[in-house]
Amino acid sequence: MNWTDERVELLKKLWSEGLSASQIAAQLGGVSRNAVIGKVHRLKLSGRGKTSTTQARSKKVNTTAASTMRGNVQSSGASQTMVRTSVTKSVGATALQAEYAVEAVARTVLKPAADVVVPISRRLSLLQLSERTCKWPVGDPLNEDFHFCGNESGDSGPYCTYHSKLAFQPASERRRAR
DNA sequence: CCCTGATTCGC
DNA sequence: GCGAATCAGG
Repeated sequence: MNWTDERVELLKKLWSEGLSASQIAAQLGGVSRNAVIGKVHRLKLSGRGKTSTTQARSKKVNTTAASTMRGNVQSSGASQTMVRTSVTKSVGATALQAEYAVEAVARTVLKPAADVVVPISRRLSLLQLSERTCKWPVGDPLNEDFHFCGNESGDSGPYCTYHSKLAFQPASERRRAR
């Protein structure tokens, strides 16, 4: 793969948004994180701008959680709604964590399944999966937003504890998994 | 062990 | 210019 204008543009964009080199490499495909880092340096983009107080952003969510939710309802029998913060993607190494911050809002429509813990997906791309990351697919493979759960899977299998349960459940009993 | 970016240096 | 190998660090 060579650095076409298009790929360079995407690189610049993602880098400025705070994604790590490995994640950008996964997005671009065909290149290693080292290649990305090398390119970033050659382009002299190393210093990602910001001096922002990145961290503080992910915590002001719960207040308006209900209104900003865009997450998804899920989990068998459970009646929880996951709210993914729509934190503005931006600068800083911690932006990603903020982006993935999740807020659980308790709701009771049906009987809550006390033992069901809704996982916080790390939303890894295919190339980011490793031996111990949950490989539960989320979304449409043909869609840009397609990703994998990515949570800790342990040595026991390909899925995290939560998705392991779903994986071995009759499809008819599954609800939306993410 | 997982991950991060930075640097070096042969190609 | 490119990126694998390596380094230093969390």
